[in-house]
Amino acid sequence: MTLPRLLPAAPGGRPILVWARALPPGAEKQLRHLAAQPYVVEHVAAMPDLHVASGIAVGTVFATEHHVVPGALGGDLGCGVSAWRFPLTTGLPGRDVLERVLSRLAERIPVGDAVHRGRGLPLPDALASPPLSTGKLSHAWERLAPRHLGTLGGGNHFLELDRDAEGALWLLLHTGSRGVGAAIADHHVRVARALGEGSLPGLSTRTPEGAACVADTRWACRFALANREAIAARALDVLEEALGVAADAASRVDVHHNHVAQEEHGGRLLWVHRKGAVGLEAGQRGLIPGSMGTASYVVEGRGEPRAFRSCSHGAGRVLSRSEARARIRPAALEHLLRRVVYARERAATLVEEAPAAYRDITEVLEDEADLVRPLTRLTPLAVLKG
DNA sequence: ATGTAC
Repeated sequence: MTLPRLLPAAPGGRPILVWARALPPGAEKQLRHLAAQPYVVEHVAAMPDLHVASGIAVGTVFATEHHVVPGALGGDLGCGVSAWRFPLTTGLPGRDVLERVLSRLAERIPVGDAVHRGRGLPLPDALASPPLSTGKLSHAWERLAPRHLGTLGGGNHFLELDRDAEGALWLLLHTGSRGVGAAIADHHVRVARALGEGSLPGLSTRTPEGAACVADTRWACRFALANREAIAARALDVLEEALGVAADAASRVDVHHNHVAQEEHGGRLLWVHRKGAVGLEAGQRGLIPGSMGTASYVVEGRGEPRAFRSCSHGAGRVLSRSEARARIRPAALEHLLRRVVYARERAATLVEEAPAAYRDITEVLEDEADLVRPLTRLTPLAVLKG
């Protein structure tokens, strides 16, 4: 099959380009719904990890001329993935070292529901009191940000140690803007519902409400990046102590996959919305993590204009969490992860994140061969899940 | 994914 697949425009709507061999019927319906919204320009682009989510599908990219659609960004604003590579030295750590390192990481980095106790940590000056648009959001920030900065969170968030084909060790981590980002997303979805029209309401960026949504969303993305940096700082400390060598600072890659950004496309300045999708300029490095226990990839963007210079954010779910719990046996997951260090006693709940619940990452990369070029394949050695 | 409202 040649990709992208074209779904022609419905009357009054925009066409849809799909870089996915499998188009789940529910996700197709969500794409068509979005493509019929009056603020959508050019076309809607669907990435190969497309799957149904609340409102619009994960893996959807679209652009507007002067609208922001808070419901089209995902709840975890600025959520993304970071990676660091360690220099090739005396070889990879063995299982005993990995186990020690993983338990040290779990001690130093709050994971899942855990946050910093009491008032939390002092925030860096740049994040101390951003000019958010309402008193309620500022209050949420002051209360939550110090307790959440440097915490991993739950769901599909993870911290992982990987190796590449040359035998170099990598740190890979996936997390977002935690409570503050959720509060910001929630607020602007409500504002859009109250002021906007239709079932996927957008706010004009030329109104105070639209401008506030854009500005607050930027702060959520800044917090998410700072969160990844804070977690990485602690993790790199632990790793340096265990390995006797520091990560290569120039090797860092960081991408976020729930955001809106003003970018130039086809000579026009557009607001590009990405929900579970990554924007990469041609030649820019990005990360596409597979599911737990499977490979992840460092990639390079190819700048495909028809995809608004975007790619997938991961492998993409094929089973919902409840379907995965019903269908995947913990023993099957334990077998697949037999060479990976992780919390085996949690296998019964970790089936929600099992490879069988996700698309095969190699197929995802084949589907987006004209969007990204794979540079480095990473295979997991140890995983800390939220 | 998330805190909070239900």
